[in-house]
Amino acid sequence: MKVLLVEDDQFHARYLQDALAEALPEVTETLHAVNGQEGADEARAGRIGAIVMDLQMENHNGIEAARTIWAERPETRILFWSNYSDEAYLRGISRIVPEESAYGYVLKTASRDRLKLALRAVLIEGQIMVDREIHRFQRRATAPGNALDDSEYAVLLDLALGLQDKLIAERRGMSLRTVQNRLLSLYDKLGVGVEDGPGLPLNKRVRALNRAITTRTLNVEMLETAQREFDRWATRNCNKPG
Amino acid sequence: MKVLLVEDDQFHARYLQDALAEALPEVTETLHAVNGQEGADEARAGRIGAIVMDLQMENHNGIEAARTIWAERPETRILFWSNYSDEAYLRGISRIVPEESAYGYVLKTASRDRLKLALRAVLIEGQIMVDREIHRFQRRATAPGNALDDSEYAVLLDLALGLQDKLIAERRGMSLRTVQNRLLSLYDKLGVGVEDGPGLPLNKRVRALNRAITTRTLNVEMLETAQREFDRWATRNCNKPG
DNA sequence: ATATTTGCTGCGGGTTCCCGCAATTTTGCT
DNA sequence: AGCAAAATTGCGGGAACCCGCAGCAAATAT
Repeated sequence: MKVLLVEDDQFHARYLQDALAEALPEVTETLHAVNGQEGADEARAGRIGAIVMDLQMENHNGIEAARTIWAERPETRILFWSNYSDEAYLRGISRIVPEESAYGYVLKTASRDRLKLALRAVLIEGQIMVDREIHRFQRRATAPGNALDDSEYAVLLDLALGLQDKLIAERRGMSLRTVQNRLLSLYDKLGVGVEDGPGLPLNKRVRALNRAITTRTLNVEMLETAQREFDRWATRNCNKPG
Repeated sequence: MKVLLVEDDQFHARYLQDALAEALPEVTETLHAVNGQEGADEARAGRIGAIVMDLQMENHNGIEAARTIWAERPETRILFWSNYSDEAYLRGISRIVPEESAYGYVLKTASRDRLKLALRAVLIEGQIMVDREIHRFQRRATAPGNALDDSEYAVLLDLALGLQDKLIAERRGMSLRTVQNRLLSLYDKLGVGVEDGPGLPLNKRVRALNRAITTRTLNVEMLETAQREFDRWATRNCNKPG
């Protein structure tokens, strides 16, 4: 049996390798990759069925890599192993897990025994195993009242880039007033306008981005990704103002 | 000779401990701390003169800890050892390094040999040693035309929290128009309004926060710190709207 | 001492933003 | 099909924002 480790930190990779060797003697070959891009390539080339993946990586983060891999081979078992309980990443995960796959989520602060348990449960037994700490996040993120639906999320990204209402409306094919309604519910769900008592008026737009960042709904990489996507859209539609 | 290691990641702490033992046989005792708060306490209690410190930590990050330590004993030698070339942290460092101290900055991706070299150079020889990668950031951050002076930086923090012009003026003791002038130069230095060609108007306020985040001028912890400081200021001045 | 630069301030206009109101369309359910 | 709830859209006004213009004071240069 072959296992692929995708992890850019050398110390963590070493530790992972050791734990894997201890916990899963049936593993005959262990491959390494240092970013999501490499990871996806290795998985494709080596026909890997079991992967342990870090989330926070330079080139192509764990979510993007997992999406690529699962698109090609949905039955691939992936154990995510990450330092941070980053809600931003979690939002991504729960959307792309295929029905037929097994996956798991373990924090790097977990004990060696728990890691070994998760390795066996997910990669060998094909179970689902999520750290309880993470599960709390996931539930809060998907709880009614807090969950951002897709269109709200799209508007949040545009807002975060600094687009103004008219541009968002144009890009997303909505009317101006609808965009503003989305913003309204965004403000509500992000808790903007709650903390500012009388005499403390806040700029809701900036506040929304601030809240999205501090609650880990967005992070730097997602901003950069969104920027690239917007730039593509903008160049494609730049013949319009002519 | 005693050395204090401040590092919240167990693997990195282990590696650091090993490298330290190899490189500096004259070290007789090694202490550990897992966050900045503990680190500062240990340094005070143990009269430590040499410290290796991670920057990104939960409780009290490396910058805050270093500020505390240097305030009490400015001659303390500190080698910063961090995963990220975070401009946000660097801005903090260059401001608080005392004249009489030695310090250094090494990336965690550096080779073991380079780490050992830095350990000796900074902690034993009392030299200044900065990773070249980091130095580029530092220079760009302090280059004329990019450097944010203190008052601009203060206004940036307030903007990032979502305060509107009038509140910023009140808090910082400036006139409304002056605040707006600061914002103008902020927009300029952050490159807001450059990328948006005709037909692509952007919300400058949000865009400024976006740029500050993506260029690593600000990060999540600094936002949280600024929020706490603002909250204190707000409660202290909450008798004003009466 | 005079001239120039730099920073702070008020004023005013054009624009965007926030949001309540009401009309219309879509959605969901029986 | 029929009805109610929810979502979408237009309108309008008050507030905040961006910024050019101009006056003033302090610092610096000539």
